[in-house]
Amino acid sequence: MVGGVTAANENESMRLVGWIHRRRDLGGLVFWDLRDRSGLLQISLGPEWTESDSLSRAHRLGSETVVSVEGVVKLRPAGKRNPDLATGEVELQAVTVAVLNEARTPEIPVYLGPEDELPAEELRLRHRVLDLRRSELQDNLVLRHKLIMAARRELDALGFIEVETPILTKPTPEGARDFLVPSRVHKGQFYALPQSPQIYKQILMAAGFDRYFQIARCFRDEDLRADRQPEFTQIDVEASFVVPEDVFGWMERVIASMADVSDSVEAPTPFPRMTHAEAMERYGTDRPDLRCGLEIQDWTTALGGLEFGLLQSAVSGGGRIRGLLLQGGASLSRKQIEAIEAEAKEAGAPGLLWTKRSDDGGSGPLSRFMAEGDYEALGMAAGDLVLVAAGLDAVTSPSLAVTRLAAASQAKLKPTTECAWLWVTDFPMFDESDGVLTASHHPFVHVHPEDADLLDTDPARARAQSYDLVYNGVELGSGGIRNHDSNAQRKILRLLGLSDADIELKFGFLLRALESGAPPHGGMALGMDRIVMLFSGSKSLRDVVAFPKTTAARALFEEAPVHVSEQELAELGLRTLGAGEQHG
RNA sequence: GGGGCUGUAGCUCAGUUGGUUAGAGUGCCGGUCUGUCACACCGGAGGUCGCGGGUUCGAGUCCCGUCAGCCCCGCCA
Repeated sequence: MVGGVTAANENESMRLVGWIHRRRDLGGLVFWDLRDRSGLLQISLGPEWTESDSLSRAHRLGSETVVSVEGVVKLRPAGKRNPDLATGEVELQAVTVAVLNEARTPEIPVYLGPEDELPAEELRLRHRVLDLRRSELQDNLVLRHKLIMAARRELDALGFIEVETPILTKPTPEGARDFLVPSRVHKGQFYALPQSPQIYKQILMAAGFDRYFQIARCFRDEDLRADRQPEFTQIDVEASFVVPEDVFGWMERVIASMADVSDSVEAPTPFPRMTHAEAMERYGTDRPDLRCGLEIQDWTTALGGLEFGLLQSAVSGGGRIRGLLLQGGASLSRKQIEAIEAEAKEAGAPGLLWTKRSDDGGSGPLSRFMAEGDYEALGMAAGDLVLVAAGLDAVTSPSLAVTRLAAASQAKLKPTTECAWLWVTDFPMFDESDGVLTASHHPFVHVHPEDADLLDTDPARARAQSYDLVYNGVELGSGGIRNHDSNAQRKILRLLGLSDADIELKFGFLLRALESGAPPHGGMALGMDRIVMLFSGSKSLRDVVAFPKTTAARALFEEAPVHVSEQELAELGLRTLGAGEQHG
């Protein structure tokens, strides 16, 4: 490997293979930077030490050509060393050069100069083979490998065994749209690609594999984002006879072992725990970014008495007055506060009220309603800023969550830590919309032990025995304790509006597995791609996946999807609709 | 499904109020060059201004449509 050659190898003869990364042709002398996965090494070619055939060949070879170079490692002349290169003390003086594969001129550069911009992402994806040669993407995929290996080692050490589950599975009636695969043998019938191995891993629990894991590929046919691909990888984990704390302990060890192979991430265990209700109250979101210490406060009592119709009507309408106190925030300009308000509005707030306190009173929209004692009631000192939202929690929580991060960013608050891990527990079982319940996580989560009765009386208020892992405000995984009792499972599916016939048709195989004597079990799944993205500091999932799809779910390098012939369709018992027929 | 941004040489970009032959850097090709490391210097080739339509005496530039990429909303149990 070229990157490992050092002064210790002086005068050693060696044969090195790699790509011509960069050339410097001085006429008499030629210098190459030879590249392989390990790094770069300068090859020097000159008439005094290089055979003439090889030297003349060297003049015409272009970058990205694959060569084999035989020569002798030499210390570079004093003053000719390159401190920016790991191998910059030495060079390989080439004796002979053989061309292993001459490359056409690359469409996009592999080498980027210090002031060069990356090519357009479309071109990077179209010419992925070249883009993947760049050290940035190589490093990301190497890190991905190390993280997966660390997780595998740790789970293996904990007694988990890896089991593969089918890629051709049964369509799921709820959740994301399935990718469907037509059956040739059974015309008119379809498999689906798994959205996750959820049901299979529960069946494995019933089968007695009491600690299971899988680096599992999952597929969801939904529109994409920078942090969402149609196929993605989960570290899927499940175990029998567990309580949530067991899962937390194991997953903390997995995360800690991954942090060990990372240069940038730390994961001191145990991670803090917080209930969903507490997260919503203090941070307005179920995935709070705890790098920021700001917390939402309830000022319904403190400000509800002000002669301010907006506040009073919010409270009488069943809402609350909540907000954020920024110590020293009075130094923010009106423009900065407006920028914060713009983000709050984007998140659904009708507006944001604010007041600054100074030595000689206050300023801002709230100040003319406030007396000296009101500032005290908010805990404000001179120089502080308060941002307030009033209304129903369903509106103010998301906007205050955004306000909190926007304010921290505008005020340039120092993060309390660089790596903020958090368990959020006890999510609601259901989301309610117009009286219709949908599973807030998935329909297999067990109800919180304290809320079992609520399933009969007020299911919308029932909490689940579920949890998310949150890192710096990003959800990295979620899981829960499952229903191992088929009647409990049936009850939840009924609450979701499924008929008994539907339940049998769609989930009968799961229920029969539960009835066979399934142990209590639970687990979780970690989003592997997001973990690599955050651990590598990448801005897009596309930079941590070898062959990603575009936002239109297209593969530009190999060009998929494609039309197929009528013959192939006929063999599957399919025909395509003509233009205009699609929605008929 | 909706909103926004972008699309000019292989690549990265500039292109004035709509005006005559569309430029730069880099890469590529040719030449000079024995210590370069973004080598330097000289010369050259290279353009369906994403595509289609419209307005205009005249469109890279204005208008409409469309395609592609990216970001966001919806969606993602």
